[in-house]
Amino acid sequence: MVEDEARLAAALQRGLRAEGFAVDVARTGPAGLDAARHGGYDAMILDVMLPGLSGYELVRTLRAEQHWLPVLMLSAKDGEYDQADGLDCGADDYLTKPFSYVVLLARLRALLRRGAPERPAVLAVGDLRLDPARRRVTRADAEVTLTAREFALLNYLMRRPGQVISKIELLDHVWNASLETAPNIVEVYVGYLRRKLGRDRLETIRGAGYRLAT
Amino acid sequence: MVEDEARLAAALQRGLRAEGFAVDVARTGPAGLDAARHGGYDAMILDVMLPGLSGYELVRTLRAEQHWLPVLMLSAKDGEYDQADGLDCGADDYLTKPFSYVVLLARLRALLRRGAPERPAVLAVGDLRLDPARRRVTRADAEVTLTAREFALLNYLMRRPGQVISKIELLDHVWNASLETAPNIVEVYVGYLRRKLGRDRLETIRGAGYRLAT
DNA sequence: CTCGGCCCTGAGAACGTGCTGAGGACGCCG
DNA sequence: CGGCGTCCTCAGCACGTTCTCAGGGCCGAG
Repeated sequence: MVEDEARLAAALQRGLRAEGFAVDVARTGPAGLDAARHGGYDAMILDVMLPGLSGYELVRTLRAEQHWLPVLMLSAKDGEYDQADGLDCGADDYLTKPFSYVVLLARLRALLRRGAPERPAVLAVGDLRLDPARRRVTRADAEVTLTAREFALLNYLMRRPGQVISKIELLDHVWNASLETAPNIVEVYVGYLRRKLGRDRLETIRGAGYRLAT
Repeated sequence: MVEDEARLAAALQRGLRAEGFAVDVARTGPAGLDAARHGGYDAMILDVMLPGLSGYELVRTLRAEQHWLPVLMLSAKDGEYDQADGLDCGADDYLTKPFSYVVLLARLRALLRRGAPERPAVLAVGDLRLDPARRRVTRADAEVTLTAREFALLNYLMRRPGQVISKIELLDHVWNASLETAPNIVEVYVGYLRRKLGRDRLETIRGAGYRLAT
């Protein structure tokens, strides 16, 4: 765990140890980066606001060096950075402070389960390629420019090609939105993606969600 | 589900129904308690802040009456009550708002599993396969596209292969309908399924209901 | 065989979901 | 300050889905 607030770090460490995890804490960005490189960990919990090196830069560096450690990012919700930015630089999941400990635990477990050893540097589905580290998307070798939100949405979909993903799940992971948020925003962004990637890449499963055609 | 915020309740109900759950909503504490006592439910999602009777009191009452329905509690995080309180009164699990929908789903499934024998991820009967997570149905390895309602109906039937299931039961669980609803709608949808899956997969037991041929 | 009740089905109305263009709010940069 | 790009809201429309209804077939009882 990379976290500079001592009290939060200590509380989390205690809680996670009680669940049977082995937890080390680093207090600065550079120390965290080093630990991630050489520590042999299964996952990393990473604050965004860090002395020396921000969480964003840390993940980006890690990914550029071909380290695919699962990363769960924590950020204060004061909007200096956008939520989508976190996923853009290669974090696997994202929580905004203040968060529920139970939720953190559940998401951490999900990350470990997913545990993708040797994730390809570039996600590829059909002639679509997405490079999380470089934040680039190409379609049949032609570059497609996406906004942050569009990129985050496509990123999420490309990690589960062929699966049906509900609007609620997308709202939850791509927008970090509460359940009450109108699902229309998802429809709008699926529309944007379709315009940029081709009409039939994203399938609508009426009453259920969307699916990325394989 | 016992929840007085209408928008949240509606969103959750929609989401859970899409997953194949039959969901009823009560808006007040007393109404919820009554439903828990007599509704024959498999689990309850319970808000803490409720008009008439708090979630804490509701669970305590229920447990005192020897009802052991699994309860998943939701609470706002403004700290008036402590998280531990919820578990103390007899709730089985606990989430603080705002929570992730996916986590709620996972925890709800975990609660239901705890009570019942482990369910396979993919249901299979004859050459019919149904994957609830991917929301996909195949018949002899050919994909069959179903509407939301058709899927819910088949899902329910496939969990009880070989059993005779009455139209009333189907109305209740698949349609969430009141007793006065005309049973004809079930006949119509059984007709749709027969057209898509093959004429003899669904047996009519005259005067009793339907049965999925094994 | 006849009758009554149960079930099936096609037509079409009612409803809801998803798609889209217009445009407002906001932040960034010149 | 004004232009630009992104994010998001809203309302209208299109079309698939859901449901209602009525007519007819089938089955079992007498």
